[in-house]
Order: sequence, then C-alpha cells, then structure tokens
Amino acid sequence: MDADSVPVIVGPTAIGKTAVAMALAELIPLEVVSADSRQVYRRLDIGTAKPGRRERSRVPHHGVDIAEPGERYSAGRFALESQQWLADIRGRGKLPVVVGGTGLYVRAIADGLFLEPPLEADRRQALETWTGRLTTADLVRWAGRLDPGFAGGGRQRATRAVEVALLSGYPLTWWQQVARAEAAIRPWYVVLTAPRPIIHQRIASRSSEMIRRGLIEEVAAVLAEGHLAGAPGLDGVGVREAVEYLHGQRDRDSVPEAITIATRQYAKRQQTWFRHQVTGTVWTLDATRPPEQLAAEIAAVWRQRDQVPPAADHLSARSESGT
RNA sequence: GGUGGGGUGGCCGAGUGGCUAAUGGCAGCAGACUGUAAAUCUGCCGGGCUCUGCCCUACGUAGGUUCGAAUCCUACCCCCACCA
Repeated sequence: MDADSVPVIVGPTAIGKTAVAMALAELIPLEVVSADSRQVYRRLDIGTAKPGRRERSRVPHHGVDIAEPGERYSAGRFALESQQWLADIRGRGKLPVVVGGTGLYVRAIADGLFLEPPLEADRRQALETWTGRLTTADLVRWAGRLDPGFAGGGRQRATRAVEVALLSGYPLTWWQQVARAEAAIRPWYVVLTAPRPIIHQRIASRSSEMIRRGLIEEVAAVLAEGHLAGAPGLDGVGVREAVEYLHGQRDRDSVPEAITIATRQYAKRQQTWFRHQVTGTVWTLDATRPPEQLAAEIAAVWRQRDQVPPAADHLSARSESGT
C-alpha cells in the first residue's frame, strides 16, 4: 500500500463533489481534506456551500472553518496546514481524500508551491499601502521591470510580483524555478463533469436556494461584526452580491440572477483549469449519474490501486472515532 | 385625439452623410494561471470564404434624395412621456 497515493476529487461548483465524497465514505474509511478557498472562512456557510453539519459529523472535514472572515488565508497556508491534516488522518488509521474546486489549492497540495522566503509582515504592509495607490498599468510595468519573467495578469498578480521581488531581493519567477517544494501527496484525479446546460441548471436552482436559506442574513451578520466589504472572507461569488445589496448597490431582486451569472462564470473557469492545468493520472466521470454509483466506481479503483482495506474495517473504525 | 421623445447587432447603449460590420458595457465562447485564486488577467464575439484580403446580410417597415445613408426626406407601424 502506497501511503502517499491520494485520490483528488475535483470539478466545478455545484457538480456534487460533496455528495460523492459522502457516498465514498460509506465504502472506504476516509476523511476529507477540503481544497476550497472560500469554505475556510467561518460563519459564511450558505454562501460558500459548505458541507452541512450532518455531513461533517459523519465524515471529518479538514480545511473548513479555519479562518476568520477578516483574516487572510492563502494557498501557502493551505499547503502547509494540509500536511498536518494528512498526517493526522493517517495517524487515525483513515485514508485522506482531497475534495475541492480551488485549482490553486489542489496544486498546492498535489504539486507543491515553491518555498517562499520569509517576507517581513510590516514591510509588506507598508509596501501594500504604496502599491495600492498606483494604477494597474504602472504596477504591471513595475512588476515587469523587477521580474523579467513576469507574464502579466493584472493588478493582483503584479502586486504579488512586486512584493516578492522587493522584499526578498529576488524575482518571483526565480523563486518559482529554484525553490521547488515537495508535493504532499501523489495525486490521482477524479474530475467530475456534466454537460454545460445541466451545470447551469444546478447553479440556478442553488442560487435561489441560497437566498431562501438566508444568505443575505448570514452576510449581514458577518458585516455587523465590523468587517469591511473587501474583507478576504467576503470576496466570493454569492457573498459579494449579498454585500452589494446590503450596501445599497443593487436591488434585492437582482441578487439571485447576479449570483447565478457569477457562479456560471466561475464554474467555467474551474473547468478550464481542470482541463488544462491538471496533469498526470486523470479520470473524468460523468456526474449526472447518482453519487452512490460514482462512489462505488471510485472505491473500486481506489481499492485496486492502493490495496485499501475492505468496508468492514471502516464500520468499526468509524464507531471508534464517533463523536 | 394632440404635442414631444424614441425604435441600432442576444441585451443595454454610442453614433447624426463617406474614415462604420457600426465606440462602450453586459451576456456568451475560448484561454492563461506557483501563496488574495469563487481572485486576477488575455483573446474572440453578424454570417460565409480560396482569410494579412474578399463576399453577403444588417441600424422598426416601405419608398425617396445622394456618387455614397444607421445618419437627410416622405409615408406607415410600434414604444414612452406629457396634454386631452
């Protein structure tokens, strides 16, 4: 049995990753490592479509509810912390499965980022204040000058390139080439897909469902804690539209439609990522089929690949750790 | 019924005689992506082709003026506002 080999279930939002993971947990003693940059933030449950209380009490999820909405989480922190989760899961005699839709987080755990040099927090803060005043065009030009390898990509990426170059003394692309980190796992991918119209349909019904379940109220409560609209946790599809409404920047009636459109665009970007950025062992599954069926197929392959113990062990293992 | 404003590419919306298949924006499609990534960017976007160019169809409808019209004129249809 290869302890490093880990299945990674990815796919666009609303495709049913959680359902498949839950069904899979019925067949194999596993815990979930969530690779999702939005579900890390506490109290933003509806807007980020977190797995529910029932799901999480049945199957432990790691990487959910681990940061405050005002706190900056990152792919780097995820790369670091996920190693601990993986070790813990194995320590409990369970198997980890990575489930998530954030391509960069999946990359962080499956390929490793680069070893970032220490960047002094206060210098970084000061620099951020400075770069915040520059126009995007100036920032991009500056990034290109500091890092000849800078390939463009707008404000956010230019800011990052400038920061690394100035604070570490070496260009970002240099670090990326030279300071390769180890991957935490040896991944084999299960990519969940469905025909576009079906994905769109699921997204549309989920958007209105979010409103019905209290998305606006949830976001209002977080805003009431004193977070600014630009807080890290509030910068996501759905949550953003709710903030706009609560700040009087859009009608309430326009919220569900706006969320649907933004989510569709996000799902499209995710699919582009999984189509082109994920390499190695990649298995694409049609997610219009029932999750149980998909889980059974994944479990069969998993057992064959990694000599996973049979389901009987699972039942006892689960009752032992039952919380 | 009267007066005024308006009908532009899937939608919104510029354009008031040639440089216009028609500025922008939205939506859509394709792509990029190494620590803010549900982010941030890039390309395409009437149709067809023998595709650094050519052809066709397009600015409510039908005519007209003009070498040339989305842009001017006439009639008609529809929408909105106000007055009745």
